[in-house]
Amino acid sequence: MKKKIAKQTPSRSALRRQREKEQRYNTILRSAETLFAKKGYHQTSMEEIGDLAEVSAGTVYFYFKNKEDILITLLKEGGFHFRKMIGDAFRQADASVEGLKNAGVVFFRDFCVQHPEKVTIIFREAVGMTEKVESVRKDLFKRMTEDIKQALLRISEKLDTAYRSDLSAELLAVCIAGLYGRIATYYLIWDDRSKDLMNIAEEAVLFTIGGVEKLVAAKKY
Amino acid sequence: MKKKIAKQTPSRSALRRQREKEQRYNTILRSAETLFAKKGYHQTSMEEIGDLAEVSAGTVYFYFKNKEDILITLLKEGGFHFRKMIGDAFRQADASVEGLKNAGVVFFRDFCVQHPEKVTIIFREAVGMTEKVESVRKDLFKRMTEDIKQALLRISEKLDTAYRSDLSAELLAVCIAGLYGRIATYYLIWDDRSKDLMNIAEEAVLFTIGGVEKLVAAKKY
Amino acid sequence: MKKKIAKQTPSRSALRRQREKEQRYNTILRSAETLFAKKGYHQTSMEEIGDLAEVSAGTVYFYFKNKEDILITLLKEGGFHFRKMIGDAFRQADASVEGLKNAGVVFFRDFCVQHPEKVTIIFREAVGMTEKVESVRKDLFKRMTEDIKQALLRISEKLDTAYRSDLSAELLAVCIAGLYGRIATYYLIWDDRSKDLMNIAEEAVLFTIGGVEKLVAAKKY
Amino acid sequence: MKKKIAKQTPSRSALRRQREKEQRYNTILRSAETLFAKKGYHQTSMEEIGDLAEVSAGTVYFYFKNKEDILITLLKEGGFHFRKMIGDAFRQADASVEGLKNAGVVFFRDFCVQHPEKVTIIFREAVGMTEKVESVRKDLFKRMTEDIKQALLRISEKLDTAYRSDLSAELLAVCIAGLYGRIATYYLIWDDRSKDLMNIAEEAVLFTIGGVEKLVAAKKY
DNA sequence: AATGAATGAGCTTTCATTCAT
DNA sequence: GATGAATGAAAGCTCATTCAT
Repeated sequence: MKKKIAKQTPSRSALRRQREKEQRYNTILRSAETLFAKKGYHQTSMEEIGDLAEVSAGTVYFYFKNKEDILITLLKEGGFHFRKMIGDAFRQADASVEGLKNAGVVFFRDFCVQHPEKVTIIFREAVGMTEKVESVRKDLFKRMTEDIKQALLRISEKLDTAYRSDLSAELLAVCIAGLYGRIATYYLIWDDRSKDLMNIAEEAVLFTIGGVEKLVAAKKY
Repeated sequence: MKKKIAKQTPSRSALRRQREKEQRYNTILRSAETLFAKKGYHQTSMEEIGDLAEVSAGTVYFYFKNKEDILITLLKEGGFHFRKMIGDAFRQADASVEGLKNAGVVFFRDFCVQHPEKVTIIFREAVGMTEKVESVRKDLFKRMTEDIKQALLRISEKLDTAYRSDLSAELLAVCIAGLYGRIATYYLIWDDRSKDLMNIAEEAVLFTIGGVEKLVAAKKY
Repeated sequence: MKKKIAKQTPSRSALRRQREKEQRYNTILRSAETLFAKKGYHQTSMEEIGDLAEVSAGTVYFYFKNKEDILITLLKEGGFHFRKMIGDAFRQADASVEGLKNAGVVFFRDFCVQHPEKVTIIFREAVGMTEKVESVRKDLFKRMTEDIKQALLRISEKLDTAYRSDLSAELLAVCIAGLYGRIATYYLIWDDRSKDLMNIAEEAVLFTIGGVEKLVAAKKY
Repeated sequence: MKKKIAKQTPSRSALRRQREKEQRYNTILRSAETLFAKKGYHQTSMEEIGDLAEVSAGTVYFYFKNKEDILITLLKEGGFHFRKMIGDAFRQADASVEGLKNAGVVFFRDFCVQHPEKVTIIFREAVGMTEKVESVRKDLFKRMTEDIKQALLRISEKLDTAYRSDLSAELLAVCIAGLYGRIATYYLIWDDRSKDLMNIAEEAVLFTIGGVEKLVAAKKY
């Protein structure tokens, strides 16, 4: 609205304020993430989130519409981060079986181990919440599955193979997403076996490859 | 005031009362199950549970310690039911690869399709609740995984094969449990593709077998 | 729901409980009325209402849906009471000019003086609240006005006279309701001149009659 | 740093600034008036007022002490406007019965129809607010009533008549103010019958005159 | 003068749980 | 055994107001 005409560059202090605002937004988001992962969504109050971020509960409402909004933001952020990592891994491996391996390793080593709170939010705290959260989560998983499916299709194309049925590619994607998710829950959230994780990743990838091969129908000529 | 001392056999009416009590207990449990699956745990109040069971909220507390107790009961009950089904399937197949197939089919056809509310509770409503619920759930999944692991070990023993590493059997179990769970969520809770379920089950079993074979090291002599 | 068959009369204790429940409902309603009239609707918290009624704030919600519901109940109750009084006064006076006098006296002497809190609620606290309250209030005033209008029409019929225009009867009713309302506000809520009220009532009635006569067109043959 | 000592005449730009300041004050006041009339005082936030006036919420506080202050300003402003109009009408009619008619017409035609938001604020939004607002409103109505009373006294003096009792003049004023207020509420705020307003005004004036005559005791010699 | 981020008091409301009857 | 009235703690949220910039 009120803008001084002919002011091309925002002032120093305006820039600093903008920066501070973003920082605060992030501080609050990180506080919520930490608490949701540690104590659970319903066991965390807005005041606690404020406390940890060193602001008042009212301030939290300046940055987020409501509590649900925080969770959704966290879920989307985590999901975006996750998809980007996996996607990059695939792209680097140039649509080969190698890509499947890479993606698995990246998932465990670079996502789960580095961001256990994100894993907890995506796979535990955002489950069975409100309808809105559930739909965001569903959407996220649909996209993840689609990502994997597309990768599988690219691989099969490159290798000149076809899948057993129309279902296969999607189902494979669902299975892979499912088993990776469970491994994360089982070996990170429930027990901390992060030191074994590379072995686990290796065998998980083998399992995946074995499964995928089983659903390949035949070599196309 | 007459009091029958040393009453060996319960009277008719005592028996009837006992029976009615059990019925009521079940009615309440089923009401809660229905509502938890439909509206979610937190969105369901004790009064609603009572209403659906045609008793007062107070009465619910006669049968269950508290709301959490209902969820835990439901979780244990569903888990028990589930394990029994799968276990029986394995036993009937006499610890063979056939058993793996059977178990998969039973899981989808006889458990998921027949008891979608149980699936919803185990895989959605009981996730990320209280610590106590979480620990029961964790315990349930550990047992499930152990069941599968034992089945896998029995199969390999019978076939005179060995797994790739000490981890393998457990990891396989985790993977299988994970992918089956996700399929249930994806194809039943999120979208209703129950009519495709037998095809899905078939390919899921194939995937599983392919994965398992990949982690078999070698034939023992 | 649960009802013992063949139980004609409710038990003593059931009756007593029913009575107590009604009493409590009334106690809460009276507490709210008192506080709304004394401190104003927005300045009164649910907890204060509970306190005065010697129950917890939670209990207030057992009897009323929310705060607005209390105000609406009070408004309807007051309006009903009011209309009944005035209506009876008219009926007793047998649709004559005498009726107009009676109604005026009854309004001031039996309603305003006896129930000043109701006056305050109807003419002050329920003004300009939520849309819902406003619509109830509007409805109440429309009915009051209609009551007066009908009374005026009956009088004119009996006296074989007609009003100046189609508007007249309604307008007269609006005027009468308005001036009575203001007198109540002015001489009771703003200043306590209740000891002069009978003189005020007398002159107000005279004013009213003078005004009504002015809008009578002519004697019908 | 130069500083002009003893600055007699304000500079051009100071004048402009002064003018802009007054404009802004008015813009804010008008925004508040519009919103209070449309949505109600409590349903309007300071930020909304700022938004409509194209300033920030903080700026509103530069021009007004607080929210209540805005309402009081509006109430006083509306009241002043109103009294001035009616007063002028009386003065022009030279203290005659004609004056009563004029005032009525002016009230409906020039005040109510032209400034419906002011009517809404005076007769609805400022009712039953804080003590302070209530006292300003009371004060306003006392002045209005006094105005009317003085007009009535001047008329009676000029016509060489006297009122029935000491109360009469004041009571008449109260009645007139009351019935006019209610007509405005009934035919403008509740239903929009502004097209019938001149007929309504005519009959309302007749009613008034009829009422006033009834309280005239006798001709003085 | 103007901004808008920050505050924090205060409110309504919900609901699991208890307990006298 | 069953009821349902009563509780009270806890939470989310709103918003008038302040103040550094």
